[in-house]
Amino acid sequence: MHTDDPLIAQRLAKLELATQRDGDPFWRTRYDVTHHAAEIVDGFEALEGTSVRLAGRLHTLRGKGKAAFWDLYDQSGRIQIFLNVDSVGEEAFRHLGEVIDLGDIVGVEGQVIRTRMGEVSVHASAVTLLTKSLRPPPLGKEKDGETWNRLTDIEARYRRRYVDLFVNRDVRAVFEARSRIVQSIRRTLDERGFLEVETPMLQPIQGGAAARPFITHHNALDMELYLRIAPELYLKRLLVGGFEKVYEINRNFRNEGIDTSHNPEFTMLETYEAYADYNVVMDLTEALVTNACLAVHGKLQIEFDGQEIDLTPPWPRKKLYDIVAEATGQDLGAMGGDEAEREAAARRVAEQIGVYVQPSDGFGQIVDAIFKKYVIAKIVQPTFIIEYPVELSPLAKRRPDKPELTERFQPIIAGLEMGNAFSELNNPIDQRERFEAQARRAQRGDAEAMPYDEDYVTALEYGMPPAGGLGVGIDRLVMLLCDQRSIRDVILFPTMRPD
RNA sequence: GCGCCAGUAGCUCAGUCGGUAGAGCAACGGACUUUUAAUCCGAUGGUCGAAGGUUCGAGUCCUUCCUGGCGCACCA
Repeated sequence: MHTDDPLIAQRLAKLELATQRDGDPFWRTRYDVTHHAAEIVDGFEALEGTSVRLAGRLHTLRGKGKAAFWDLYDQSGRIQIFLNVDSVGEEAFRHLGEVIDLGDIVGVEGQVIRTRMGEVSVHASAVTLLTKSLRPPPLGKEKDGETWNRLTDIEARYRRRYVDLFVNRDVRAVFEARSRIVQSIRRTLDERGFLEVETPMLQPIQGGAAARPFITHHNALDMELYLRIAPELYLKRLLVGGFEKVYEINRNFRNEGIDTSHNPEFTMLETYEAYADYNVVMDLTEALVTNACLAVHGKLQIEFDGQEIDLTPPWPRKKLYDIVAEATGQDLGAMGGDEAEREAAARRVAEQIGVYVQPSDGFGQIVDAIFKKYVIAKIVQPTFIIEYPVELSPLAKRRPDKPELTERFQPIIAGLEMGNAFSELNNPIDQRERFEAQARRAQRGDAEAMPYDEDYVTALEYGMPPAGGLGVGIDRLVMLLCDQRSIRDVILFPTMRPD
């Protein structure tokens, strides 16, 4: 405790004063609450004159000699507490004045009234100090939605999210919405007969996505384990096991850079449905996103970063090569020639429009790079991008009519990649070849090539039903639905360097 | 990893040409029994992100480093 800090020392002195009169507030264990602030404000007509008990943090103290007005916030919101010497007694009133600070947590018992100025209030007859706040809260001031001197320093807000949450109510609102979104997703899937499961976060072979993993070590087994980059291969093993509809909502970990749309740990929804193809999954995606939006907004028209977005289904479906051709004026999909010629042509287009590509990138990766860096930001309204080249999609099923393409799609909204989905490759012979192609890419220097998972191929050899799978980045969905430009604003404790 | 920007009182911010740091709010003392950014009077509060350097003198100029934001690269 920094007793050398005068502001903390003052508060410790007040704690001592409070303890002398009423006992140490930190020994109190219980305060029975009858109402929350919003219930009293909203239900004033019925509650006027009745006695209530509520508890919360003090955000404003307005003293006026022998009367005082406090703003008390609980989880539901704000209510004014009115107290004067007549309601609590002269001695108690003076004592409270000496002991109570901004940020203290108190229990209040009193009558529901409306003040002369017309504000619904609780006229306190008893105030109990439940927790002494020993640090000055950076609450600032507020009037008509305008705020002054409130904590805004972005670093301090992330590092001390607990302060951010009680100081900035709109931050709370984002996380309340996040909870409703996840709830809605579970409801949508449960109603359709999906089973929620949990699969390993610690994996001996990382798989299911192209990304660099975090590596950790298990002492007793004396072996390296990877924090999962995706649950995909385990969930599909469950289809082999006979579950027909499964999903998991959980954390993935990817050892990559941090920016406004990437956090090293992030939350992913993955669903797998036997006997469904990617068309069925597109319908499911629309249902998941629109239900979540309705749960938060009650309508399907939202604003993101100043753009009007309408989520009303059905969302248009556009082929990857077509939309890249539209944006660049060069139809790479229609290009003939062998692999090397196609790759060289794609490389030229990338160079023309200023998209950087790795020397190790093949044709598919270059097209993907052009799409991600040049095209995707231009897609504002919800759109399914479909038909990805097979070399980009080592776990996706080929189109029967065009085997160099897969039955894969990505939902794009407001320039954000909201997910990834495909008809699942269930042919163990083809899967083995795809893993081998990935291994060749790893040799070529691609740190994100997918490692060979022999047991997964074994599982497919027993037989996995045809199935459609979906992955949705929950954090990005929350960003979209809550109009937040940074993933850090939808993650309670984003990854930061230590102070 | 590269570039740009930022870090000054508990909070929000000023700080000119290099001359020994200022405001508002909070906190502190006082007045005030229906206020609401309450008001009024008074007196406080600083390792200027860190370390070096230039200079008679550095919040200010230079170097390195730390932390964060944004953009690029990588990625979902």
